[in-house]
Amino acid sequence: MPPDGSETRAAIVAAAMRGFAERGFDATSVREIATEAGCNLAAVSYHFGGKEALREACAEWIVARMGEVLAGLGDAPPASPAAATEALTGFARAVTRFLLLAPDGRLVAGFLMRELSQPSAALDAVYDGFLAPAHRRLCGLWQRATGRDPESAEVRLAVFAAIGQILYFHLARPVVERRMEWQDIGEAETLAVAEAISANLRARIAADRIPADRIPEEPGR
Amino acid sequence: MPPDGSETRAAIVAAAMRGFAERGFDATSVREIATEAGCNLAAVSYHFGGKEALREACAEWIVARMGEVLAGLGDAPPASPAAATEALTGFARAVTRFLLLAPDGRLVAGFLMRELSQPSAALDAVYDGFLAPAHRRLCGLWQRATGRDPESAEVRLAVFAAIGQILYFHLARPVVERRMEWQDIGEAETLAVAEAISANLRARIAADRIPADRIPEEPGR
DNA sequence: GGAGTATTTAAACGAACGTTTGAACTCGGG
DNA sequence: CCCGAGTTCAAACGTTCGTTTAAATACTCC
Repeated sequence: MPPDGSETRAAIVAAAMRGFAERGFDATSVREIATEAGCNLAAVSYHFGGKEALREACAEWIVARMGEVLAGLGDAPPASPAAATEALTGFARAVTRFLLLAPDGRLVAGFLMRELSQPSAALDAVYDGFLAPAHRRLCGLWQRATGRDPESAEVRLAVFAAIGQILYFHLARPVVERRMEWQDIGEAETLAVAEAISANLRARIAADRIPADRIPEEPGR
Repeated sequence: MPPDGSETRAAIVAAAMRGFAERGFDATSVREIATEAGCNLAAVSYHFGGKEALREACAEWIVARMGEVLAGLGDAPPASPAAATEALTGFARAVTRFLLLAPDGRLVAGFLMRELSQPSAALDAVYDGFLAPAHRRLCGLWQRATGRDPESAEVRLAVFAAIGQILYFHLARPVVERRMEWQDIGEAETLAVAEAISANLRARIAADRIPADRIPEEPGR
């Protein structure tokens, strides 16, 4: 095999993820990425073709990484509405912990937030490869928990609102820390945030639930 | 009077707000701002001292503008828990409409989101001048509605979660539009979002309410 | 072991950035 | 009427950016 550039590629993507997520696409120079990755400046253009293409490579890394994470959460359909509610709140807790605490998760959240406010082709890849499937899956759980049509506007918006709470706590970290008088959002603080979010979720699901004997027949049964 | 530079100053701040909010601080050049404001490039350095100082001037504009908005919402303490709940959901609707629909509101939301992910001295000004007071006020309403201690960690986090939902719908606009199959977030769509958020709020408050005869005595009565 | 391809490297390019400079211009007050 | 402070302006400065170039290096395969 010729000298394998895949290590260099991976190092560049990792360095770019750190830069893009923590300081933003514009504020992270290619020179900085190359130094962090321990390679030459020209290696970025050589392996990816340019800074913009590197952004898309980061998006693909996120899709792959989040695929692993989602797979680790299992996908067995809950047997009862109560189990679905439990699955949803457990999901919210797991995602909150991942995005606020896990190093990879913080990178994903940071990259995603910045990408949302500066949409590019990279956002399309993340949307199709991760955001949309995950959102649809949550809508399915919501149906199990409440009996509502999973693709109704109300359910889709409720799921967005739930996700939004989690991502907002990542984004507004400096403000939350100040107002909560927290020095850092660590293990204990993340637990408190996850509890607040799952409390919201539980209350909303309970209010949204259709009594079992009133659930409309699914068409085509 | 000598030629009044205040008009130029205002035009520069307005142009900077548009640029910073819609494309970000780094992505908006001083040349661009000057052109949009209809003045010379050097006017920015002359009036503000530099690009960074212009960012802080934008923060001050936001504090002033949001002061007006908050004043317009009234501050009469609600007479009953039900009235407080109504005040909170009404507040959420008004803020949602303002941040998603009103031109000034969209600028504020955009500037704020980007500032959060790239904290600077400007964020301090907005936090002290607007975010913290507004948050405290909402915590007070939460107390009226539920009987909970307004400065407890749970209440503060619940208020953050509520605000987060609103701001997230601004931030994730492109993703929401795609998933909801909306061409734009206009009047009708904003109404649907506001309804989703206030439904969350209502459910959470109801679940959090302490029965009237169990509300602990306030100390010092 | 040498040919050939893949990778890494140092150096330079043009463009765009924020800022500074010094002259032109616009006024009200003496 | 013109002095002078406040403002606007065109031009240039030095820096940093993303990208390109061409030579040097590392490795496989014949």
